[in-house]
This record gives sequence, structure tokens and C-alpha cells, in this order.
Amino acid sequence: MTLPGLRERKKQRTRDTLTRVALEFFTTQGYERTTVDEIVDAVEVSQRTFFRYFSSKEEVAFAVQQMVEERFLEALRQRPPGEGPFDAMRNAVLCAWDTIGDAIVEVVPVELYLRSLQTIESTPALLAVHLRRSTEMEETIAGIIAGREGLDMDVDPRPRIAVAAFSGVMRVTGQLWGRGTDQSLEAIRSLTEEYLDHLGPALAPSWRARSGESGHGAL
Amino acid sequence: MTLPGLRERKKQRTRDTLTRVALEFFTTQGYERTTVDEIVDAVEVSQRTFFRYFSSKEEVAFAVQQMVEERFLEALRQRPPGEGPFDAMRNAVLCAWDTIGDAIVEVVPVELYLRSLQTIESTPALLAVHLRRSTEMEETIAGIIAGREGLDMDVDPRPRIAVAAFSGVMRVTGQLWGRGTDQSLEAIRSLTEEYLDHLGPALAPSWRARSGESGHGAL
DNA sequence: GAGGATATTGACAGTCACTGACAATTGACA
DNA sequence: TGTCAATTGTCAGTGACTGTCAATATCCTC
Repeated sequence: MTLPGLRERKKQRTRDTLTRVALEFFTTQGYERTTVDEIVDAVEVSQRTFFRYFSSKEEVAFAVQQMVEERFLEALRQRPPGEGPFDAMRNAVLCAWDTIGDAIVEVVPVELYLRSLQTIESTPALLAVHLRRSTEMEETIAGIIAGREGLDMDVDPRPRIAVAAFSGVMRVTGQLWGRGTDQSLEAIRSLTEEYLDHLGPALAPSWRARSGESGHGAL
Repeated sequence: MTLPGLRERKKQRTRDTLTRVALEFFTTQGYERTTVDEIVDAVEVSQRTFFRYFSSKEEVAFAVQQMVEERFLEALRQRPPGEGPFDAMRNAVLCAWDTIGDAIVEVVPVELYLRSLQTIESTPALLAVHLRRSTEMEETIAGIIAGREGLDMDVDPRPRIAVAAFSGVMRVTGQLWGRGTDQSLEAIRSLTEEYLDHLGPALAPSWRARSGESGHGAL
């Protein structure tokens, strides 16, 4: 493996700096109250350059998140084929949370990344983009699950359904973590674990009965 | 009940016209390729007026959707308390689909509304807003569910979890409906019914075994 | 290590969504 | 009918984003 040339390294450095400075502005003074001009002035590049690296002001807010997601996908693909779909997803997130730290420190401090997650949750425009990105992830995940189970996604809806339910829980987790007081990496990990365990029981026909009969009420 | 004065009626008419014309442009030439100026020129109001009715270009795309959502919430609140949370949500959507037609024809043709749903699904910017709006709905729904079950949402995560899973399935339903060939109201209703019935089984530990044992694999 | 091919950047002008301020118009109501 | 208040239009301005083209910097070859 040859290390990349000066040109490539310079580009990477510009990109990383833009990301870090942007996240710093976003998390301290807020996303809306930060203009692209502020960012590029601080990094000393032209606005045009910013938009060559990021297609929008929103995109830079997800530069780190993107790396984390790729890590999760990798973990999911490595899961042993014996695991059921739900357990595979569950264990892959937990694995990912255990190892993200190493991956992102190259670009930004972990603490800045965690703060950026809260900015995303609390900024309507960013939250919207976050959710759309999540659904794109879901398609990818469903594809992996379908592959593991030897199913055709276009015929059998179960991969998409299971992933949708799983992701829904993950989203609620992120939401509640952002609102809570313990904003550490460990907190987000243990919340993930706890809430995923709630999913099965929450879908039982009745939360009152120990074991309810199935079947639905009449309209 | 006194009918509203001329001023109120005129406002409603302007609002409805803006909505209808906007949806017509969005669905025919696309959301991005439609400028606000085009809409206001066709309706013959100033751009400033448009932004007094709708806080953004995006918002007008969801004017009808909003009515549909209110109808669902109403249906959910009317569900008999005996029904479990999941069945109550399930039956409320199905009820809502059966009666939306009447509610929206006042503003736009049903067919235009259905086309607008597809535009939303296929336009990244609109999809993002759609998803954010959905999560706001989820909070409301979770509140209703918590009320029915006599639970405190801030203590017991189950209402949010169940609603998240439910909504995830609903989203996949809308997605697949948009991609499919039968773009009728009946199609969306029957897809909803079918996919909701898939949710329980999809979460079983294994999709291969008839009835799997619980418990999770090791990391 | 000079020089040309190529990639990257900066400067500038323009579009579009959106906002604040104030003046003009219009329905409401005495 | 005249006054009040709500609604609308005009205008000027900001900020995100794009196309274009010239300037600069890296790369690669001789």
C-alpha cells in the first residue's frame, strides 16, 4: 500500500478541517446561526471550495456519522450466519458502539461527535436529513439481511419490515439519549441494549396479560 | 354554528388554491423544478402572501397530508379501551383510510393527493420533511397509547417503542405502494393490512424455525 | 528539473428561498 | 359612511447554492 500523494493528503486535510470547524460552530452557536461564510472564513478557503467538498451545508454535519454507519454495516456483514436477523442487527450495533472511538478520532474528538449528535436531534432541518439518511441505511441493511436468509427482498417483505421495526427502536434510543443527562458513549450503548430487549414484549397483543392470545379486534 | 365571514372564506379559498396549484406543479414538473414564483403567478398573489400562508415551500406539499393525519388521530382516540395498543393503532389506520376521501375532496381531487404522496416519496427534500413530521406524529401517538394504558411515557419506554415499530412498518408500506403499479386507495389500504400482520412473525428469533426459543447470541 | 497535462481553487455573477419593514388595500362593524 | 383592524403588495436584503472561467498547484514525463 503506497501512501497517497501530496494532493490527496491536502484534500483530506481540507475536508477534515472543514468538518471539524463546522461541527464546532454548529454545536456551540447552533446550526441555523452558523453561515457557510463563517466556516470558510475560519478555514480560509473560498465558499465555492466548501460546496465542492460538501453538496450542502447539511451534508457536512453528517460527515462523521457516515463513517460510523459504514462501521456498523461492516460489523453486520461479519455476523455468523447462524444468528437470526434480529440478533445479528442487535449484536452488530453493540459491536459498532464498542469500536467507533478509534475510527473517528482521526477527524474530530469523540466528544465533539457526541455533541453533534445532539445538535442533529434538536435541529429540525438536520433531524429531517438524518431520518432520510436512516431510511437509505435501512434499504442497505435489509439487503444484507435478505442475503443472510437467502430471501428475495422484492418478493418477501420481511427483511424490510424487521429492519424498519429495528431502526425505529434505534431512533427512539438516540432521541432519549439526547434528552437524558448521561451523554457518554457508554450511556448510548447500554440504552441501545435495553430498548432492543423491549421490542419483542412491546408487540404482544396485550401489555397487561402475561401471554395474550393473538388475533385482532373487529373494526 | 354561524358560517364564517367573507374575510375568512377568502383566506380559505386563497390557501386551498395555493395548495392545489402547488401540488399540480409539483406532481407534473417536479418539486425542485417548481419555483415559488411560478405558483404565486398562477394564483395571482404576491410571493410574500405565499409565505404568510406557508412557512416554507416544503410546507405547502404537506397541507393535505396534515388533514389525513388529524383524521387518524381522531380515529385512534375513538378506539375502545379494551383493544391492545397494537390493535388499536392497526384498526385506526384502516378506519382512517376508509374515510379520508370525503375529507380532502373539498381541497384537492383524491387522485392529486395520491400523486402528491409519490412525489414526496421520490423527492429527497420532501421525503426528509415527511419523515420528520412522522416522528412528531409518533410522539403524539405514543401519548395517546400511554394514556389508554395508564402509563407514564417518561418512565415506561414501551409506548414509544411500540409506536416506533408500528410507524416503521407504515413507512415501508407507503414506500412500496409508491413503487408498485396499483396506485389506488384500495391498494394502499390492503398493503397496510398485510404488512402489519407480518410484523409479529418478523421479530421471531429465527424465521426458519416455527417457534424459536428466546435469548440472544453472544457478541 | 523544466514543462506540459491535469486537478484544484478562487473570483464573480446569478438564481432561488425566505424575511423584515412599511405602505396600500380591503372586509368588519359601529 | 367612516374608522379600525386584518390582509396584502412592494421593496430591499440575506443566505444557500450553481455555472463559468481564469489562476494556481500538483503530478508526470522527458
